[in-house]
Amino acid sequence: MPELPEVETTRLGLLPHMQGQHIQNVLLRRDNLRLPFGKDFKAQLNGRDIKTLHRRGKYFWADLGNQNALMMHLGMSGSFRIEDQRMKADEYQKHDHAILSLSNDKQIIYNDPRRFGFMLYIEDVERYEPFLRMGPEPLSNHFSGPVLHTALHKKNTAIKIALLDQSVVSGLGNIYVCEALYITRIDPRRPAKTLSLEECEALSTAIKQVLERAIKAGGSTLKDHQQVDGELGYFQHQFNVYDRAGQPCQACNNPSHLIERIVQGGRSTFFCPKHQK
DNA sequence: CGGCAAACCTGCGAGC
DNA sequence: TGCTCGCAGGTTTGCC
Repeated sequence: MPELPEVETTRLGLLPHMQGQHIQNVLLRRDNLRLPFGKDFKAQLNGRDIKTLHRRGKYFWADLGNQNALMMHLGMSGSFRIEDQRMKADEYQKHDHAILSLSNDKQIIYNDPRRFGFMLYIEDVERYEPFLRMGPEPLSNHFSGPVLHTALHKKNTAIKIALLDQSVVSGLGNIYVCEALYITRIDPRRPAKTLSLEECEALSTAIKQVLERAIKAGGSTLKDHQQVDGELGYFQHQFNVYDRAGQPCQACNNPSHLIERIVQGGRSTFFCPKHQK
C-alpha cells in the first residue's frame, strides 16, 4: 500500500466521519491481522470518543484522549470504506476484517486481502515503540537537506535502500523513493554517504514535492488503494519511472534511453541509468 | 552495527 | 481451462 500519501488520503477521508463520534460497537470477523487485535480490543474501544485522527509516517491513529489511541497501519493492501447502512452478516465483502459502528450511524470498515496491516489499542501513543526510532516527517520543517545529509553521511548502503529506512525519513516507500531519485537525477545505487549537501538539499525538496503532489491527487492506485469514498487515487498517471521498465526516459529526449528495473534489497528499483548519476 | 533473505498473506497476470 | 511462477505500495526477524 500505502505509503505516506495513501495513508494521509485515508486519514483525511475518514476524519469527517469519525471526528467527534463515539464508538458504539466493534465487530471483528477474524482475531488477527498481521498482529492479533488483542484480547481486550473490543472492550478497550467500546463507548470511547474519537477526538481526531493523526498520522506519523505510514501509521495513523484515532486519538481517544488521555494518550490512548486506536493505532492503524494499512500494510500492503489495507483500505477503509464507509457504509451508511447497518450491514447484514452476508453483506460483508471478502476480506472485511474489522467494522467500527459509530454514533453517527456510520460503519467504518477495514478491508485487507493480504492482512499485512493491523489495528491495535495503544495505552500511551507517545511511547509507541515504532515512533521512538522513526525519522522526521518529510513534510515538516524537521526534514531538510542538512538533516538528510547528516542522516546519510555514515551510511554505506545504497541511497535507495537508505530512503526506505523509516529511521532516516518516515513515510517513504518504493514508489516515492524511485520518483524522488529520478527527479533529482541521483543513481539509486550510489552509497548514501556519497551524496553531497547540495544533492541532499535537492533530494529533500523533491521528496516533499512528490509527496505533496501525490496527496493532492488522492494517492496512487495500483491494485488496492482506494480513498474512503471509493474514489481511486490518480497519482499513478504521473509516475516518471515507477513500473515503467522498458519505456523511454521522458527526461533524456532520446528514445533509446530506457527505464530499467533492478532489484535492491529484494525490491524493484526503477531508474534511468543514463539520466541518473 | 550492516546486509541480505525469508517470513507474514492473497491476488493477479504471464506463460505454458 | 488450468496450472505454475513471479511479482506486488510494508515491516520484522533471523542469520552470517
